[in-house]
Amino acid sequence: MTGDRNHEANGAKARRSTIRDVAAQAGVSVATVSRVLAGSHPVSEQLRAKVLRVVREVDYVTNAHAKSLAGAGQLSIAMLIGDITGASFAHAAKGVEQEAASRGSLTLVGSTDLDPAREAAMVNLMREQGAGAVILIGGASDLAEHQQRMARYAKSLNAAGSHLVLCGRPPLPPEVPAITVDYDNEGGAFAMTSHLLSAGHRRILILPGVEGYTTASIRLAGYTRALEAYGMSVEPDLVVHTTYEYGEGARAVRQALERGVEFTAVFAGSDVVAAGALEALRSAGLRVPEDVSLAGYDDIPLARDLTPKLTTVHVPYEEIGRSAARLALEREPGVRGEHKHVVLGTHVVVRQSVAPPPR
Amino acid sequence: MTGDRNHEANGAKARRSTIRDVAAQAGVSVATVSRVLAGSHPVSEQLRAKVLRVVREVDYVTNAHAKSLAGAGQLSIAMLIGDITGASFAHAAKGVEQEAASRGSLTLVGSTDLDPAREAAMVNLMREQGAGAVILIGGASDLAEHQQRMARYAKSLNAAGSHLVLCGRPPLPPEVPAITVDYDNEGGAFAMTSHLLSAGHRRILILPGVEGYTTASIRLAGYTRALEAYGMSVEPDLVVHTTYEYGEGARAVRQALERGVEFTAVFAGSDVVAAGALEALRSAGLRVPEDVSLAGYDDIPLARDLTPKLTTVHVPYEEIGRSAARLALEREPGVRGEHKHVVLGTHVVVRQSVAPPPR
DNA sequence: TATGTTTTCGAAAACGGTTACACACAAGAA
DNA sequence: TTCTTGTGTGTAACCGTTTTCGAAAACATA
Repeated sequence: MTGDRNHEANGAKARRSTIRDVAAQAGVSVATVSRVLAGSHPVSEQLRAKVLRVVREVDYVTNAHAKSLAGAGQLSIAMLIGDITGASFAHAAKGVEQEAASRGSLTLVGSTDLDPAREAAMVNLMREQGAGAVILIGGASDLAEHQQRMARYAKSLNAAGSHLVLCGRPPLPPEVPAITVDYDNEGGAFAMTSHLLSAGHRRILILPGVEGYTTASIRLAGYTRALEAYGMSVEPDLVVHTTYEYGEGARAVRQALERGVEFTAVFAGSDVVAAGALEALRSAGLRVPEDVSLAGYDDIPLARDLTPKLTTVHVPYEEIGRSAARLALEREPGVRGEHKHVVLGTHVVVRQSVAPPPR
Repeated sequence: MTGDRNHEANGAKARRSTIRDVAAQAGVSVATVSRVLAGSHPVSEQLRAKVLRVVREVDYVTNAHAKSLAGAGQLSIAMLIGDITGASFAHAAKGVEQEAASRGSLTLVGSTDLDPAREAAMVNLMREQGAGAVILIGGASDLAEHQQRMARYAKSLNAAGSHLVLCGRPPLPPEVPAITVDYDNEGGAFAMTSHLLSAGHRRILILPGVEGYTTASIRLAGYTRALEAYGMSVEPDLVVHTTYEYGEGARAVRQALERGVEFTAVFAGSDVVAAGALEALRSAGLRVPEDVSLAGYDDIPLARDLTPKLTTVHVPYEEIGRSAARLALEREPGVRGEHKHVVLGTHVVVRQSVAPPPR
């Protein structure tokens, strides 16, 4: 007895009290309790007060499962993220969570770790939960395969009275019933490339992303368009594909340097890739921006923390998340969703990492 | 008709198919379907195959709400985060999500925005969802008030057959039935202060956190202990309280500089506070680490990206999250939880931001 | 007082699963 | 043959809500 530091009631089975318990203790029917709680039908002030008192006494909370089974459930939203640890994804996630919370509903999350199999399994789990919509954030892949997979999800989700919304993923053919909200990726790449060109740079090393992925090719398109506006064309040596990881940025510029390709600016595919590139530039004895200029993409907090502060293109991730959630929640459940595509603007935010080229 | 780009079946009400539909179409009873799906009882191979075929044909998924109502629900876990956007929280969140996913269950999330009212509302929402456990991550506050609030949550959660687990929050009195998993905060502060002292620093500006909060006072305790081991005592001018935001780090050192307090090293309360401090130091014309050394806390990816790379104390956030989830999931639901406290180790990782003091 | 209206409330049927129980039918033991 | 035993299968009760429907009560009207 002396060594027992545990709680007095420790080990006792705890049963959650139900609406029937409340009804019994208040001397009314379950229907009445339900009505005062939902405010769906008028109840005399007398009973109302008694019910509320009992509810507070036994610390009753309604069982959400039973409620949605009975058809009055909050339509909830589920989101699937490649990696919460990525700042841009986290901001988008925050946006959807905020919007959902402001409407009183919780959010289900899962992460795929960029694995299509896990993604499919998670979508299934979410379907079981009866999510009103599932939002996929980030984590693209090969275009054709991606479109097939998404079409499958959309069809299956629609059949269950729910819908699919995609954030920052490749666009879908108009016949697949899904909502996509994306940012102006081509425009961002175009704007930044133009910024670099107007600063005087002519040889810009671009790290557009993963080869064969849509994000990369779209950025390349923007880069190309900007170059052509200056009467130039893209030089193959100046584009090297990378993933979005730190180490890849470093590897890419190291490799370019070793090959002897000349450039006065590097346009990284993300801010963290830019951080990696910065590291590689530094250890090669190059100063930024005096010797070579550096630009990023995303505008996550890191951009401000780098030395020099990173010039980058701003992507409104949080707003993307909010839009996605809003769109998802506004769709009437049980109605098949039509195709919809909304794109949010980007712009370059200039800080200290780009300067005119040397000489 | 020409302008209609919508899906053919658009607008049709979609009804999710039930176990009864499957049973009818396969010519068996609902019990049989349930049994093949759950594998709970033997079913002849013939029926089994037929059922599975129909399941695939109609793309049936079981209704999770109905399942948990019937008592066979996956016990799920819910987590409440102050701000997903913070890297350390995000890593912890990733840990819990991973652990949960590896056991086949989704995670519910909500964010409190550090608002106690929203926190309480969210805990209630989670209780309604029947979460097997609620994990609170980050977001401390005044100690006494915090303890009261947590005791209330723990009691209410226990009464409903669930439990409370806290990550990186102030410790609780042993009589409150909750699990807390934390890192060795005092030890981390002690180790880093010792590291700084052994490098030769004697006047170390410390930014321990928010005044009156436990995290701050514990770190101060570690700092003090290290100082005393060198026969020194803490000088009030050298401790300035801040929140964990970037701007606060900058403000704090700027203020110290203006007041003319002398120091050769600053020990920031988090890596992002360190980033802010770095900025302020730089704009005051001080070089890091030549003129003043800088140390952080957390060891998030940012630490590696700063210039110079930040020496900091490593906190195993992801592991904390995993432990929390494991502990939560292993507790038998419906049994009142006892009090438990697990603490994970920290260590200093030395990089480039500390050097011997000048002269 | 008798009658029509309006309120307020309770009984019971869903919702979509799981599972205890009963039962049919086969094979092996007596 | 008859009695067990075991294996598969179906019937129906139950989980905790919401909601329809109808009854009772209260009030207004004639």
